[in-house]
Amino acid sequence: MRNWSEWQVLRMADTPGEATLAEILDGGQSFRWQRNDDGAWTGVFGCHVAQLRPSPEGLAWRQPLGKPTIAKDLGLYLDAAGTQARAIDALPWRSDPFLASALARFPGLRILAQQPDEALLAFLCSSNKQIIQIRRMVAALADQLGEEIAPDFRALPGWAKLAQADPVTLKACGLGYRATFIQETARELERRPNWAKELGALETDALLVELAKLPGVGPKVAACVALFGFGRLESFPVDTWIEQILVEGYALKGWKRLALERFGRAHYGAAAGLAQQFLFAAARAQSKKPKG
DNA sequence: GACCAGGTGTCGT
DNA sequence: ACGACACATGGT
Repeated sequence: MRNWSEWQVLRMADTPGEATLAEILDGGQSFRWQRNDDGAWTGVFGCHVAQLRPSPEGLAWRQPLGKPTIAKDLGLYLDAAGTQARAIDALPWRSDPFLASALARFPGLRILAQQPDEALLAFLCSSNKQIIQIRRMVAALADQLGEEIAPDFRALPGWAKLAQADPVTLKACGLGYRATFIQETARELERRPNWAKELGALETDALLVELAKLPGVGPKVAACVALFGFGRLESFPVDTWIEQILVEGYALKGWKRLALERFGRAHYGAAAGLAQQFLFAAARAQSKKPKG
């Protein structure tokens, strides 16, 4: 049995409830969290391991014993300061009932502040795959190639490790044709240890262009990496879910993805990516079939 | 067995 | 610029 610290409470401006917490941790932005039998969540972000669970006082958390406290990193990762809550209020929900409905459905939903490398690797796996399969690929990459950061927990492998990885090992991670993309991107970024800092200095549009130059990164993956890995809340990824819900909600039948991306950024504004996450959650919740 | 999945790259017009 | 198709793998 693992040794964990005592539960502590993370003070948050707006504490997410159980359903919203599930959507934050298992809603297709990070792929490294798992729900335990007791309802708590166990996950890895960067080189940190944590468990989370809702509590009356706020969000409870703990970490493996024997490490410096991750309280500050966890607070940043979860936006405990509530920066996004203010950005959400600035969305055009007052004049957009469709958006307002999605916002009301997941109070406290937020974008996790993932590291650029983590977001890029995960979304390189994401193309043409279901979320559960992406989670398996990412877990396999950590298991096969990642450094152990606590007993039974491994970080994601760095680009150098991925670049030199045996193709057989990558194949065993269930990556399919994405293995080539990942290795080609890894070989490029291995030579650019400061890539995230350099790209982070760019305006969002330039950042998207640079990201899309990497093998296996197109407009959608680039938008996800900008949003989830670089904290660009205006970035607006358009995937099958968003395409469908925008066409439905705003009568945009026939619009292509690039046009929908421009629509989203224009309509929702500076926090379009946040709006996107609410719409994504609403779309998925709507399509979930009642179990019978 | 067919169809689809938080798409991308390539090759036609 | 736009549309059609292949791509590996597994099943919310």
